[in-house]
Amino acid sequence: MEKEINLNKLIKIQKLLSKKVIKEIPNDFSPKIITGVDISYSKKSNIAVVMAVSTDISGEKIIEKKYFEYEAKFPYISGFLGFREVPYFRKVLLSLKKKPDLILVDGFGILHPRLFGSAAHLGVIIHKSTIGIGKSKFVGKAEHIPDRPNNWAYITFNGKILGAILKPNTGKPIYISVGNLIDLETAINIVIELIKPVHRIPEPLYLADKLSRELIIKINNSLTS
DNA sequence: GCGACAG
DNA sequence: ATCTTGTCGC
Repeated sequence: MEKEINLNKLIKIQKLLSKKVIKEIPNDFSPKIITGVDISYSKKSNIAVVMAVSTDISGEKIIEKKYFEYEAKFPYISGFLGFREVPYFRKVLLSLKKKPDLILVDGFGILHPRLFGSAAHLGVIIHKSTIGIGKSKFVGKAEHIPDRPNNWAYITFNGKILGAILKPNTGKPIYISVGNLIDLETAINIVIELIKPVHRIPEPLYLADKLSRELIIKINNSLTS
C-alpha cells in the first residue's frame, strides 16, 4: 500500500519552520570552507546520488568530497523539494571530515511560496549558513532582467525583497536567495566570487552537479549493458 | 477559470 | 531532475 503524502501537513511544517530562518550572518562569520550539495537521479532505477564538494573561498581548491547512493522514496512535488532532498544532504554533510562554514544548495532559499525552499529547509534543520541557487524561475518578480555578467537585480515576492536574479558569465540567469544564517547582500557577493568564468553556477555546486551526474551515468550504463 | 509550477 | 540527435547560435 502506497504511503500517503499529506500536503496540508507539510505546508504547516514549512510555515512553522520558516519562522526559524535567520537572515543575518553569525558574529564570527568568516567562511573558509564552502560546500556545494546536489543530487542526480536515475529515472530508470529510482537510484539517486547525493554529492557534497567542499572548496576554499575562491572555489579553485577542492578540499574534500563525499557522496553515497540511495533509493529515492519521496517524489518530486513543486514547492516541497526539501522533503525529498534535505535528509540526504544532511547525511552526506555529516560524513565530511572538515565541517563546512557555508553550504550552497541547488534550489531556492526563502524565495519560495511559503518562504521555505530546500536551502532554507536544510539550513534550519542543521543550523548552518546556507544559500539557495535556483536555475530557473520559481516565484516573485524581478525589478529588471540583468544583461551583463555579474549584474543582478532584486526579486520581490508578496511585497518583500526575497532574492536576486544574477546574470552569470555564461548561460541563463540564476536566482539567489537566503537559506539560513546569512544576509542577501553577503550571499550575492559570495556567489559572484565563486562563479568561475566558464561556468554558470558557483564552483562547489558546479562540481557537485557534474560529479553526481557522472556517477548516475555509470550506474545507468552498468544497468543497461 | 486559467496559467505557473525549484529539482 | 532524466531521456536523447542532430542542429542552431555565439
